[in-house]
Amino acid sequence: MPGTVCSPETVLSPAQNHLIELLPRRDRLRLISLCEPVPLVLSELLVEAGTPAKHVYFPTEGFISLVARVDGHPGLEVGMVGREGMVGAPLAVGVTISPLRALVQGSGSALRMSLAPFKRELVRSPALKRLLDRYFYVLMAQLVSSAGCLRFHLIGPRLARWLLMTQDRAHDDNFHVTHEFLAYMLGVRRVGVTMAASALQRQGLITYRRGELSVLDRPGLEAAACSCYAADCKVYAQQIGTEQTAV
Amino acid sequence: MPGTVCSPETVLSPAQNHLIELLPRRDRLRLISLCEPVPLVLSELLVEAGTPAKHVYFPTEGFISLVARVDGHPGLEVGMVGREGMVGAPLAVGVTISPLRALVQGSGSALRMSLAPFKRELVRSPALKRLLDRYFYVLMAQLVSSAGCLRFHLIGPRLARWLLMTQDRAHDDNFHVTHEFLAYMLGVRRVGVTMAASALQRQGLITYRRGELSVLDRPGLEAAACSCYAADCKVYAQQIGTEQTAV
DNA sequence: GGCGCTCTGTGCGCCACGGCACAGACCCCG
DNA sequence: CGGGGTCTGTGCCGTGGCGCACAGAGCGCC
Repeated sequence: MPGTVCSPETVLSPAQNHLIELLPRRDRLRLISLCEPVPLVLSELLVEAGTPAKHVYFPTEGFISLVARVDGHPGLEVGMVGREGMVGAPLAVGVTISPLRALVQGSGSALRMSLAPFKRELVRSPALKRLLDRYFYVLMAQLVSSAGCLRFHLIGPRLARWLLMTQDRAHDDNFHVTHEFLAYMLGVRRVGVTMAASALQRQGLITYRRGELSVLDRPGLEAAACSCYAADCKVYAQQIGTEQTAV
Repeated sequence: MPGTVCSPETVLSPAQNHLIELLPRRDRLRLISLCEPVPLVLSELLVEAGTPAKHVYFPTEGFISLVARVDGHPGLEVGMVGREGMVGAPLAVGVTISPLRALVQGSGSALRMSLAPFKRELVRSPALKRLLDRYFYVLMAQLVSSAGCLRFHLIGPRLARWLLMTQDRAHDDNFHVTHEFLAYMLGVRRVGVTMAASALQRQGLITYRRGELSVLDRPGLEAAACSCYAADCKVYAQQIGTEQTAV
């Protein structure tokens, strides 16, 4: 069941970050004490591609897109981060710049930490280091599957995958997205999204109206999504997931 | 000049690995003493996707493709490693499995190292750790640019890019590749490659005949290649390159 | 020399998607 | 209540690439 595997809300108390939750109590409390809570506001740019970052973020609500820039094209989403992950994963391996921009797509909140204490904590807490190394691997796997997805999969299944990933991270069946915006994320024409979305709507899987989209039939959406969704979930469960969620 | 930026032969003695060369003398000698030289034979599978690896490889001659598997599709190259890099980069951050298969495409030789001593050496030599962290970032950037390339770029420019990357790593203007094989790497039809290749040949940039391909006009090829080639070179130069090669 | 294999070139129909343009629907706001 | 902005649906044409099938061309091998 990809749905349960990927939905962190089943195992989390509200407003927590999954990675932090998995730390041993002592390490967890110390880490939290070094963080400051910050709001994530829509369209905020947390990290610009190619420039050094000054913070890492552990989202507790909302979600962030990792967007690649190619030539003249406006952008292309290749990864997504919610409370199941972190922004600034390259920092976990000592690289302070990222090839991707991190853009807030669903407003919420995060625990933010400065670079210096974060690096100290990485040394001090082997559990943290191990966890983030595994998360880094998850992100890399996501990049790889995105590459294949972009090459081979049709708009419809890709859209379904995007909706599922977003739902997992938004913890809500309803969210605000326009076709225009989805086209930007998927790297396709707006018209292509309109076609795919109306097909999903005709099948009764979703419904939308002027930017307000609702997921009606999650299992149906999972069936409509490309294999990348299940693949990503599996990798996450293998590397990070707890007993309840692991396959 | 992307050509000079990317061509390790300009700064290397023969049969050396660029990463190892960049280490301080003491660390370098110790590392080499822990390696064993092995041949890289064509089509050899160094790492299978999703399974734990037992070695890292520092190629000294030849090159390796990093190939993603998607659904039923036979494969899709998303990265390339020659003497400028290493196979097993995820190990440098403590993750023993890779989402990609590593496949020898140009026979040659490598320095191979077992996992345990490699991990010890990572701790012992901060210079090694810093270098490999940076290389890991380079690989990640290559994945990202591959994703965009797969989505937006036409076969012709992508083929030109592939030839340039291969030439950089093969240190030879001639190499053995069939259209069938190129189609596999680029994730397209064989016929698509035939079209693109014959166009490059008509322009006098390359020539080929029954699997033997020669680069005739490297600057011309660079002009024909998509922007990803120059972008990858730039990242490598920024992160790893020496004074001679840095931009 | 003749057979078979591999490699390359060509033709044809099809389709998903790109570019562009525009019409209708909805909503806020004055 | 009417106007302007936003969002969605539709139409049309062009095209890059796919699937398939087949024809030649080079090469090795018996």
